[in-house]
Amino acid sequence: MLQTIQKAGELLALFDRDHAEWGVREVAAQLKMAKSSTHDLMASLAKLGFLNKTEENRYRLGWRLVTLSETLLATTELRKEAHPVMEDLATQYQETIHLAVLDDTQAVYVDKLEGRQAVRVELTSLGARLYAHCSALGKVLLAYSSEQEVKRIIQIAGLPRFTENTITDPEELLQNLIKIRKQGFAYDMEEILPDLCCVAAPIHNYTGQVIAAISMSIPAYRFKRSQTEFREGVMRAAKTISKRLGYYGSS
Amino acid sequence: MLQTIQKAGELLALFDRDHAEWGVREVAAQLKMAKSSTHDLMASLAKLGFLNKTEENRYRLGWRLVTLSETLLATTELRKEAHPVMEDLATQYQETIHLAVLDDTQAVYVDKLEGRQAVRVELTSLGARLYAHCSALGKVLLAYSSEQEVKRIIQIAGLPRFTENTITDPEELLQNLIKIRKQGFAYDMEEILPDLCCVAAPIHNYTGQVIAAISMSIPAYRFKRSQTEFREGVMRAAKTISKRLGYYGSS
DNA sequence: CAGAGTGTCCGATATAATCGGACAAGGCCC
DNA sequence: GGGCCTTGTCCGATTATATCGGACACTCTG
Repeated sequence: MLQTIQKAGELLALFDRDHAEWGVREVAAQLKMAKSSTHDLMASLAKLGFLNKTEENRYRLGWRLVTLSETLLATTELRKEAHPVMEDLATQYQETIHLAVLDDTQAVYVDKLEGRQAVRVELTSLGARLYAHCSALGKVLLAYSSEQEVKRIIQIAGLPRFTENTITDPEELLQNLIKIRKQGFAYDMEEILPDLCCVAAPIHNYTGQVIAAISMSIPAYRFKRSQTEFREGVMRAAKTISKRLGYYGSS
Repeated sequence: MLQTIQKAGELLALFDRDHAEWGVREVAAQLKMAKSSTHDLMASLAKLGFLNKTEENRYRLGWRLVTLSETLLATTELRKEAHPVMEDLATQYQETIHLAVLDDTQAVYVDKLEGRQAVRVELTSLGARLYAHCSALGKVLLAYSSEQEVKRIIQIAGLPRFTENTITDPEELLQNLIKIRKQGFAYDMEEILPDLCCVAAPIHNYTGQVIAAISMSIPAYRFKRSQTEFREGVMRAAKTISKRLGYYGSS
């Protein structure tokens, strides 16, 4: 691991919705580096477009990140194949649809379509990350990972509690994942937010591997009314996308 | 400039729509580095999420770029203030609206709304970059930059020709920019693509500085029919956004 | 089964990131 | 307005670190 790159990674990690702007000194303090080294690092990142220097000599994230992000999304065929299917699903149910992949220990939203109902679920945006153990998407992605990978993720990320329904016992989670794999879908019954339910299903590529998951998010009162129908819609969509990606597995 | 960061920048620049996947050796050849050093660099970037290692040990861009990009967009108040105004404009004219900032030598799309007419303009996506000298957005952004900055940009990026209307003479461009600044808007009369016209206007922030530009893209036949109306719409929108950002300048 | 291709790992060397300090510029209070 | 505090930037010596060539394991191909 190159230390300079590591430092750059830590530096970029400082930027979030609540801390959009940083000065050299603040970063130096946070990263426990000399102010001069920090300046070298930040100036370099700014020159390359990863950071943006304001008039007051403070720093924000740079537009090159947007360009790179768009390149990634444009070249991910998963997204290209999934999007029209997601649109069909959104049209049919008028609920919020998400597409996610597993990245390190968490699920990352890769695409999203918002429902148009009056009461709708709207929490997250593209690129947002979710704990895997308490989201339907995350649990599906875990269910198709190796047991040692799941254990590694639990080890690193833990199983923090968000609601009274969150699964916090490793053994219970592992049992749950086996069931999900057998069924081919996962529920999130208010495990991350009260009043929010989701159902997710796995997307396979041409090698048969599960590379992503698709989900529908629905307010609890609406979800419990027609759970089976939502589930079948999501599973049908997941299978359609898998086929488009060259998967010819079961059914 | 830290060399390691510089190398990381060059490496990430290799990834585009036509080259979404790279192996260690290919990158080493391209960057004229030893394969082992290249491996160290790529492995580090991958560990931090900036690259994604495929099963076949090749590398793609990593999802963390999407997360960072979203953070940037979410924390840019320009975008927050501009979006609703862009929506109004899109509703009224049903044409494609762009929001862009100047990044280094080029204009970068920061937000976009697509028109819903049958024949519409659809070339670019969020984060895409445009030469400044041949787009309405770019010319507006240049017009409010210092002359030395404009000269620097011409020096580095050049004035490549795309259509017979493209301005390729530095002196002519500089004269054009003075006029644009005086008028408060810029046209792109098929200077980058035949049959595509645009009109753009500057967005000021609370310090009076021009920090962005907004544009409307219209097929040439439609544009020439009601040029003045399109122009006034865009200029009105630009002024509304500027006011929202705290600008109390002229009119 | 041999060969050429790949990515990965290792240890010595020389380069490059680091640090402390000095400087300049801006804001603020008395 | 002058002094004081803060900020970011620059510089040169030192030490830590990225670099390189080579060896290895692996996969695919002929």
